[in-house]
Amino acid sequence: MPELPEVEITLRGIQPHLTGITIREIVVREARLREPVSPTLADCTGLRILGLKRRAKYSICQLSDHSHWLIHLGMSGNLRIIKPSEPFKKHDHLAITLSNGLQLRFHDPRRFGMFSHITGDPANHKLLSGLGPEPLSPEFTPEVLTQAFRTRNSPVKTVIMDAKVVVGVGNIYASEALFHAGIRPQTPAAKLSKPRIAKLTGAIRTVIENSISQGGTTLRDFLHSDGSPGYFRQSLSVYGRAGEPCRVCGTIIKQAVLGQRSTFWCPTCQR
DNA sequence: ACTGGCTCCTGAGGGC
DNA sequence: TGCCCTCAGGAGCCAG
Repeated sequence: MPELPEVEITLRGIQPHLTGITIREIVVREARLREPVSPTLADCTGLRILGLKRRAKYSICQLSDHSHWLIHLGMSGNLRIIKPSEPFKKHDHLAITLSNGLQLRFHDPRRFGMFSHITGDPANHKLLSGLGPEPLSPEFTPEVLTQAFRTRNSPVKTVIMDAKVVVGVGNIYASEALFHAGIRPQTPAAKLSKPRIAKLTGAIRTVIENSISQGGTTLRDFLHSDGSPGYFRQSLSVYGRAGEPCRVCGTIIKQAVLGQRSTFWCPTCQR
């Protein structure tokens, strides 16, 4: 499921039900995630949830004893708010019952996700400390991207998917942003001119903003915390459209593998 | 410092 | 109906 827009939508959906609420019970049904669910997670019973924020595709949940949950949805994870009486579905790995009578469920068939209990400042955590700028922040500028591209001869698509360069650009939105910038995914990053990098900076921001405003992209299993789908899929210009005509010029959309990931582009609109 | 390849895991879909 | 193969929205880690 999740790219940055999907994580953001999920967070906005669950936030009102969690903030200021006390944790009554934590059930771990399957601890084998990307890294094992922290044994100390159970100790969080009785703590209050102070707030939630996002960094890259990580959700960070701040607890009343100044520890945090570091949550990642991986490739197939979701978080939903439900009534505790709802039967467990296959791959419902965590159930966190709250003082407001609701329950947070973590569901993740492929188990590439993560649900860790950490102490200390999350910003200094190993997985967060080396990350690049948020694509929607003022820190994400053409200058930053130009600097990052200078030494990179890899295809620009794989470079914008590198979280050290900019966070939150996953496989769908990498192809989409390059289409909107008119740049072929195979182009070595270091070869791009300043104006083209500036265009790409704007395209990345716009694609992610638009996806958030349309509720994210539902491909297979992304649903909102209330179970409804996202509508960005119908706005996709190239992703998943190999063999279909470009919506702008009618040229057949091409597909190739770049850095082990499927990549889509229009040979006419993108040079 | 950069690059490409590998890895974790389950499920869906296509071909036969 | 079943079996086998390929592919999937992430991303850390490793060797070269």
